[in-house]
Amino acid sequence: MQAKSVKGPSVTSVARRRQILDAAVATIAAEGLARASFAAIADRAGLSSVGLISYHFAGRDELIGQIVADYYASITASLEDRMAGIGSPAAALDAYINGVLAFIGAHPAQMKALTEIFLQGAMTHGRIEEDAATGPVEDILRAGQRAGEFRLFDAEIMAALIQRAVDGLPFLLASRPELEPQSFAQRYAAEVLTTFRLATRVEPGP
Amino acid sequence: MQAKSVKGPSVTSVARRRQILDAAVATIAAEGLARASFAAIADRAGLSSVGLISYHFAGRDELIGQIVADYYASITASLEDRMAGIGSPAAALDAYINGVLAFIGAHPAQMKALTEIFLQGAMTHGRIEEDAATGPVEDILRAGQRAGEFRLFDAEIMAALIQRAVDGLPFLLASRPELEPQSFAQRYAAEVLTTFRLATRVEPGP
Amino acid sequence: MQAKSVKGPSVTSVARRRQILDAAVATIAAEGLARASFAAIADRAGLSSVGLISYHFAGRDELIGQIVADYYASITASLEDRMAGIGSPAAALDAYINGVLAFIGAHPAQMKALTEIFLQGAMTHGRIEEDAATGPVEDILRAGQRAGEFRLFDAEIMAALIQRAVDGLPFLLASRPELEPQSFAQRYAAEVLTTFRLATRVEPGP
Amino acid sequence: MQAKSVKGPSVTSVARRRQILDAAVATIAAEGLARASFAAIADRAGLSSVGLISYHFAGRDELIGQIVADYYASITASLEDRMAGIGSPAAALDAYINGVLAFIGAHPAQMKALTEIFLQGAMTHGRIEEDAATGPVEDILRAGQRAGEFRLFDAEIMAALIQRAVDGLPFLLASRPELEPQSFAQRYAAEVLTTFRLATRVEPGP
DNA sequence: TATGAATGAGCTTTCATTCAT
DNA sequence: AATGAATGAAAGCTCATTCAT
Repeated sequence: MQAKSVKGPSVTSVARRRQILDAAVATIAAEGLARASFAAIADRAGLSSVGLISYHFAGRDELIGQIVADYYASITASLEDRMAGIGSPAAALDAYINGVLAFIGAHPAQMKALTEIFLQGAMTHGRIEEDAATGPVEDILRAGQRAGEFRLFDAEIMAALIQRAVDGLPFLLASRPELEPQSFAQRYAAEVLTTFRLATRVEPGP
Repeated sequence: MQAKSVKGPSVTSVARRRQILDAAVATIAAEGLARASFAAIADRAGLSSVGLISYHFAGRDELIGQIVADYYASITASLEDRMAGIGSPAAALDAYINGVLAFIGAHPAQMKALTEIFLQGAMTHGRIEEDAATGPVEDILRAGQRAGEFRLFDAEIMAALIQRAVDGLPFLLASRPELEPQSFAQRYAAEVLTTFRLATRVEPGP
Repeated sequence: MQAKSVKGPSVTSVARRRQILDAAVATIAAEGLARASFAAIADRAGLSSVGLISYHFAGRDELIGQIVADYYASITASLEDRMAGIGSPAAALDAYINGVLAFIGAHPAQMKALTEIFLQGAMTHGRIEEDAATGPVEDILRAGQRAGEFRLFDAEIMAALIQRAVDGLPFLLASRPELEPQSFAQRYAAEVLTTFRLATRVEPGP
Repeated sequence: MQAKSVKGPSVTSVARRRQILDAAVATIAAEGLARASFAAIADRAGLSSVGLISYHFAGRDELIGQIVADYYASITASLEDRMAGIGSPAAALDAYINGVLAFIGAHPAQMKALTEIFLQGAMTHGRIEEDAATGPVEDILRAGQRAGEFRLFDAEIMAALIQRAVDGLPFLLASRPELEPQSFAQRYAAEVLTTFRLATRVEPGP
């Protein structure tokens, strides 16, 4: 059996798509989604023609969708490492919050781009993607409630609150360019951790 | 004293601007900021010409800016009523959260539109507006810390978390059209209240 | 017989037209013909509505045409005074050149406006107006040739050259804002006079 | 040495720009600068879209500017041939006048377009271009004065008069469509030559 | 007469896509 | 695969004019 007989996208094509996606992320992060026209992206990527983007992507939607997919792939991979072998839901929630915020602190541009995309998309089309984001958190929360570690809040809403808190970091970073992303992410993570520990844990006995 | 001698905008003009603003809010809420062109707004408002919008507003920026200004005016008026005569910072925070969420539940379309505008602006231009939004909350939090009602968290970050939580309602509503806004807003408010009570209050003694 | 029974334009209307015409001249002189929209003219005139211009003038063409007509009326009146009682064509030509250039030096804004209008109109529509301008000069030249005072050049072309020379003053003034119009007009007039004296007079005998 | 390695604009692009420029000149000459919209130019050029003009020119200013630049390049080349090897200022002035008028007679449409552009620009913006036009003439005149060939007129004003005389040909041609440009240009040139010979030469002795 | 709101055609520019090479 | 030229739709804005009051 020869794996080679099934031809996928060529190496060149993959590299070109990567180059375009990186330029798109940088453009969206720097100038906003609305101003990230194919022309602006091609400029930043040093492409000779905007047609090249149309050639490699079926349209704007595919390009944007791929950025989102890349993000999920990256953060999932990052989280999988951090959350491997964690038993208790309480610890899992801590690891999740720390993991996401560390990732965001490490990839501020990607996050700025993604937040723009995500919000616009969520608002415009009522996307399902949000479930993809809040789903894992909700699972952790419900598990914690079953295990008696968490109090009996509305898991869906609490998941949304946690996700909103976590996703809020890029905005603070965006509105405070003078801050150093990495270290501010740590301070931010500490506050979020404490906040949601206090908000989710069962009341300590007397 | 002749109040009449100073002429303000005419009744007709005010009504037309109102009509255009309402159509703009509805269009942004329904189709997203990016697709809310003058043509789309004029269509929804039943205007004969896009030029009419240009006639009443200096440009897209003024139109959008007026939507934001209207929102701030409305929510400020609404909050002033609710927060009048409240003494303790803890009660003030509760009133603020309840007030904003009640307002959002009552004006979901306006909020969807505003959130799109605000986020895009915040991301793209690093606006000062965010301070206008988080400022009051931060003040309440610091007052509570001085009064010993709140523990010693980072007030700026906590204010951002609260604001993010509160502003998140429109997104949940947007992604769940099957929910009844008013009543879901109440459930959401209850969870947010509890969450941030737990997160901000000083630890209960033994 | 009552002159009053035939109603002409009202006093108010005449004054309003005058006001609009003056503002139009000032606007054209200051911003150029292309930028002298009704809105710009109404602004300068302090009018409440651009519609007022449409009300008093059948259209842009009538407004512009009236500016031209006013100019011809003014300069004709001015020249009639200066040229009254002049016998010889040579003296008449001198008086004409001096008269026009004095008028231009005294009304630089009106001339700038008019030159813009005239040239654009002449180029675009091949207007007859030019004949109205060169006609009198041509008449003087032919009379001078008949009287033996002028040599036998092509009167039509020479008239055009004189007219071009005379009309050139506003351009020099426009390109040299640092010059004082009145006094430069005198220096300019002196050169033009000498130039066309030399160019038109019969050769002096030995 | 590889001349090929430095890529300039493509053949196609140059040809398309040429086509657009020619259509623009024709449109301006026929309908006036104000009515020479991109739509009108595209129509005349048989283009499928006005966007094509925007694609090849950065904007209206670049398009107009290129027409002016083309004219200067053309007439400079034409004059260089005619004035090569001419020694005396008097002969140089004759060659200049003859050269410019011959050029104008040969390219009446280009000149009509250019005069519109130039005058509008000169009036509106007080351009420096005029110096570019009168500069060479002024140099010739001063040289002639130093050489004792010309009398002591104001060289700047005389240069302006000569330039105005020369530039006046297109207007006469425009107002007299029945004339044959080439031959009328010759008659006109003869009169201008004589006029400024008489106006500039030192007085013949007794 | 005067006002200011309304109208629709026009403007240049930008956009994503398509196409021939 | 890549290029750059071409396409036509859409954008926001300005314009002169019309109209009801």
